[in-house]
Amino acid sequence: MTMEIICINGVQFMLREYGKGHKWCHGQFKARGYRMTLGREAILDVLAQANRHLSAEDIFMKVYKVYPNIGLTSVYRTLDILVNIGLVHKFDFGHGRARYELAEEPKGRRHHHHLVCTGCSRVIDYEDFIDEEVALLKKTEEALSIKYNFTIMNHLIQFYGLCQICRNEGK
Amino acid sequence: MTMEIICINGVQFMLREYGKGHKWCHGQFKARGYRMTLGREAILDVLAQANRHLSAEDIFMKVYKVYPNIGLTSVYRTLDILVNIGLVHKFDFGHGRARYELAEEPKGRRHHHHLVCTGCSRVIDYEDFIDEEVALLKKTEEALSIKYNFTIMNHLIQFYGLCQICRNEGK
DNA sequence: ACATTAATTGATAATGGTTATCATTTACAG
DNA sequence: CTGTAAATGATAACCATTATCAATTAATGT
Ligand SMILES: [Mn+2]
Ligand SMILES: [Mn+2]
Ligand SMILES: [Zn+2]
Ligand SMILES: [Zn+2]
Repeated sequence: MTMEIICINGVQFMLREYGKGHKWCHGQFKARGYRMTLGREAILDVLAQANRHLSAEDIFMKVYKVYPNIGLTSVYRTLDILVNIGLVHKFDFGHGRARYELAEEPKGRRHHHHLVCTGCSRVIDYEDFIDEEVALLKKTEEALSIKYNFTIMNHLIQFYGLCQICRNEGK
Repeated sequence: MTMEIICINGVQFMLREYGKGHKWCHGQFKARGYRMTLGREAILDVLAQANRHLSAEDIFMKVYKVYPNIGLTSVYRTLDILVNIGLVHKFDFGHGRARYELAEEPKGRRHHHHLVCTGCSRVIDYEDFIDEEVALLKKTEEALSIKYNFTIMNHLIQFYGLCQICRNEGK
């Protein structure tokens, strides 16, 4: 429980297995005046390596394995910060809990939208927009901005339906 | 507390002040095998006359005024049914509680999307650019259906930003 | 009108994700 | 190394939504 052992082990382990590929996130984080801690670093690592949309508890459990000192509260707090900064996107897919995902980076993951299966709750990312989709989106945003005097910061676009598996099962 | 008085008063009052303009909803409701009760009728009335997006408690309070027997549980249950039937849309605007809105009817309200102000939580309906938007949406949906073998049933499109008032206040 | 019966109801308690508290620990500028 | 504000985690509280269940009621047939 002393920070020593876990800290030493944690740091060394992290420096090897983690702490890669999100220097940019670190920069953004500290640039905003936030302190970088082991917990926060681990959370960023988990998010960076996630291939699905994680809940706060998902993240907590993954972080716990490498950093047992972590508390669920800190996960929520860190996610809150990350969402406010814009480094992480928070989604509600109707599963009763929020899901988080690393936001697009300069030369990292691209912006995308979601297909949500109402049968099995799976979520599919898609970013292969038709060029037209982007064009109309921009056009719509501009028109709306003017008509409603509304400054659009971002958008949420989700399609609900049934994935192949669920459709075959007749759910 | 006896059903008599409230029932009689309620019915008469409702027949005058309410119970208009949503015969279609009633039909849909009963056609699905659900029974029409005073509470459910009052809920439909409140939804039909709402000019904003109501929470379950909003609805409860409005119904309570004309039908004090109503229970919050029944509001939730009825809304659940209405959402499942497709007569009502349930939204999460990030306010911590679900918001409900009567769905589009054959010759009633039109389908629309939302502008959500992150400053004051106001929500603006817009259906202006829907035609063009819908055309491309359909196109996008078709492309996605094929590529991901995903049957799209409906979509959620929201734009987040700042309304005029909040922008001026520098929130 | 009346009896029958399954649907519906509302009071109440429980659930569960998220937040607030607060004493303790820690990152980091000086 | 020190001082100090930021960050943490254990814990309790919050609060929207659900589950439970006995009582009521709408609808159907007589
Ligand atoms: Mn995604
Ligand atoms: Mn609306
Ligand atoms: Zn599915
Ligand atoms: Zn506003």
